[in-house]
Amino acid sequence: MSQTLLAIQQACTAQVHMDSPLGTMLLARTAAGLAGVWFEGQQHHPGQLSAAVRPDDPLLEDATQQLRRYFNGESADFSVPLDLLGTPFQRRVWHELLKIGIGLTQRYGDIAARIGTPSASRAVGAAVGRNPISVIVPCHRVLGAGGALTGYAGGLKRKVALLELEHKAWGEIRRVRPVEAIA
Amino acid sequence: MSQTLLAIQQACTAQVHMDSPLGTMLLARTAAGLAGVWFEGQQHHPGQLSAAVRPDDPLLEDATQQLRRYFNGESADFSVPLDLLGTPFQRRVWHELLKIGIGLTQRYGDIAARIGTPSASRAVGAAVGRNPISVIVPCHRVLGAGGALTGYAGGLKRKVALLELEHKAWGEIRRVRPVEAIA
DNA sequence: CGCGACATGTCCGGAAACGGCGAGTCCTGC
DNA sequence: GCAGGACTCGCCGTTTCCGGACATGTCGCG
Repeated sequence: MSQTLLAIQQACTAQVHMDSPLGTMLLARTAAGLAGVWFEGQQHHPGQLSAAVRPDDPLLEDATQQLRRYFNGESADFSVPLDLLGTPFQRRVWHELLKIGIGLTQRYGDIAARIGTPSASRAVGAAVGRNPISVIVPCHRVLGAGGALTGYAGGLKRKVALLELEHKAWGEIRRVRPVEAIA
Repeated sequence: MSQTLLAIQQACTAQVHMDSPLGTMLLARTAAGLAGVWFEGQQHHPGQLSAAVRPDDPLLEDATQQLRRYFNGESADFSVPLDLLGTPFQRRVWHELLKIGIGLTQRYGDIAARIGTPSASRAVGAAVGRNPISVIVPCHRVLGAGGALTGYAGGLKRKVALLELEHKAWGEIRRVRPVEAIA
């Protein structure tokens, strides 16, 4: 069991399942906020949580509701407090993901540059792959330098589906202006 | 940082300090129960906990009170729920320690036999040494086969002091009947 | 272009080391 | 004789260490 997954297992206080067009999802929270959203059967799934099943938890209820609206193409605003459990490096990466707007994509290398370690693009890939909060932390919006999909913990099919959904519902997918153009 | 210490650090929700004749002690609890009692400066001390300092926590208050009465020789009854965080093997060892009555001692090898792994006395030594709940889980009552003190995370001086205290307050120290005499 | 080399943080598996032991041997010193 | 110390060796769960593998991208070299 990976270090970060273990931490999540121990810290979570409540969990909930929900159905989505891409399969059943598991949501879990800690005292501080939403800590995980996983597709059933995806990589790095925490497995069985010992946390109590609480469909009435307000935070989890909000998250579920917002995910439903997202999948319906109604709204991509997620306003739930997040508790990103991971190493400092992973947290920097995941925070950076949150800045990628809806319908935009970015390259692994750009993220590496933005968090101050331009040569760590490969490490970024590893961190992105372990994002515990699927969909809300939009790791599906990261592509390879050549535009290749390269991978998704929930399977490439889901990655494509999410991007297509965002395309159809919120318009053209365009790439975030690369770092060098900003600086 | 060792695996189990890390788990304790993360799981603890409240901590408290208390003075004792053998030095300052740190007490910490999880949601489930008392998780740690350490002497300042002892081996395997968890260091700085992020848990909140809560002198008003009922469970920690009880534990402090009971420890005080123990050090005064008034009572060695500890009735606080414990949350023993460790590997399965360690938990078996620690649970076994709890069965050693006040004023009794036992050998490492006996404990190994009692938990079903007669040849693991050395591993038992390692586990005893990492007992997170000093005094209450009486790891100080374990001696070598020859009666040697052999070691104590808080220093041999404290081990001697605890045994002497129990001797003076509750009578002659005798060894638990060895396994072979029971079976 | 195509290919190889390298940089980077983290996880994973296997291998080796490390103890709060204990039993057995051998060798002292009385 | 015999008690007791020093030394050796097997025991076993845990920790530590090391070598690859990755959801990559850039650079240099033919």
